[in-house]
Amino acid sequence: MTDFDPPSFNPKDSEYLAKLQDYYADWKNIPSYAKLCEVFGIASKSWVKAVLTRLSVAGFIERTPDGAWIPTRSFFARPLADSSVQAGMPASVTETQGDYFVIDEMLIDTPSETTLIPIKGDSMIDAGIHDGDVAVVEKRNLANVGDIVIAIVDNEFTLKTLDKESGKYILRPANPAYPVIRPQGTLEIFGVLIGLIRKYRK
Amino acid sequence: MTDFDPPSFNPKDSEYLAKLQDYYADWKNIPSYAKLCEVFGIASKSWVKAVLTRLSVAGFIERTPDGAWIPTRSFFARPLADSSVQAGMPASVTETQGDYFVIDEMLIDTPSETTLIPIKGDSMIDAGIHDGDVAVVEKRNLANVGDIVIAIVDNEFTLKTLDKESGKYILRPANPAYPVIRPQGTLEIFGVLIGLIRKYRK
DNA sequence: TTGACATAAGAACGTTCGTTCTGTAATGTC
DNA sequence: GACATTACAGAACGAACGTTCTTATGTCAA
Repeated sequence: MTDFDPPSFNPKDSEYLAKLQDYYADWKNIPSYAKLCEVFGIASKSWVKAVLTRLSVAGFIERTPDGAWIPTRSFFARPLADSSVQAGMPASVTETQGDYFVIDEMLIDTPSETTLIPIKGDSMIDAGIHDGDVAVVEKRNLANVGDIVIAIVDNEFTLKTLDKESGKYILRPANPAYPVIRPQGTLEIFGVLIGLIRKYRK
Repeated sequence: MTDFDPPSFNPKDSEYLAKLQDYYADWKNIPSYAKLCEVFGIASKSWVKAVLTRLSVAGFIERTPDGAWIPTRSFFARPLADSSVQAGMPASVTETQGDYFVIDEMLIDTPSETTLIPIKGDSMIDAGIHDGDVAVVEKRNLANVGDIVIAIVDNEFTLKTLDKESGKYILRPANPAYPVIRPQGTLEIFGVLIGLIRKYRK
């Protein structure tokens, strides 16, 4: 037989995929077949290989020229629940609908121009930006009025809304307790806020 | 001799590190010693091992309990040498992660149990959660008072703070314009909010 | 109740891997 | 010019690895 059926991806395999994803989140590599027996709760290496082959056909992993298994982009995709799934939601069961997203790709367009900056203080709290949040900033020195920018004032980063007042640029906080910053001379813009990340403590 | 000098990180090693980083960027794994001979341009496996040992002492890589080499955080660190960096820059920015899945890794511990849910409405606006934000939710039905949870009320997802009132669980919005939800019967919890993502339109 | 199929278990085997040990050439040092 | 040090090369070896093949078990349909 020169041709054969490509093994298909079945529900059981998504269980194995889940275990592999969790393992990878911990250790950042795909271990040997022997170790994967443990991870999957399986006793035979040959079956592990069959599973991995199916996962690769499904596009979640692939092999290097040396034969090492590595994750693909879709390995890191997370389900984005469709907002219209409310009706008849079967509780904790799998949500079949909706798209998959890679969070980093969602937020970052140009990795080389993007940086993450932790936010200190509550000067932008009315914009929903809290102390401890992480700003996703695209580095460039051009911004529009209304953009939230990272500016450099007195050799310090500050996150404020860019505005214009009688022809001059000003930095407006989103908290009445803070003053508007009216820089004399030029205003140096480090970057523009393009995203926000918040992590709730466990 | 029971004790010995820990091998030190020398300039030559940063060359090896660079090559390893390049290889990793391509293949997302650290290959065998034999392959690393090629990568490093070295002919002996024993020397490769010596190099890797030094890199791990320097904190760029480490080993799993199984002995597999994996990169650490600082493996991905990227100097922010170019552009407009100035003295007095907060230390946090001098270390920007590379083009890997940084944010994903930050927010997600258990990929298989994590799902993304877009947020509608402003019922949690005082908690800095806005309409259009994306909630990172870990699916489980146990939560503590004070957690922000995704609950299922009337067949709809709702995001509220879990609280207790005279012995019964209630769902508290973070917006005075919305009522506290006092479910009759049991309260069904879909998951717990562990992170938040916001994307500002370009 | 038979057969087909999916889901594994398990043995066998040649290859590759990591480790250790020894050897060697170049370089610095006194 | 003797000698230690550094920076590798290379061989040896047992353990681990990936692959293939054969066998067993459970499920479902005919």
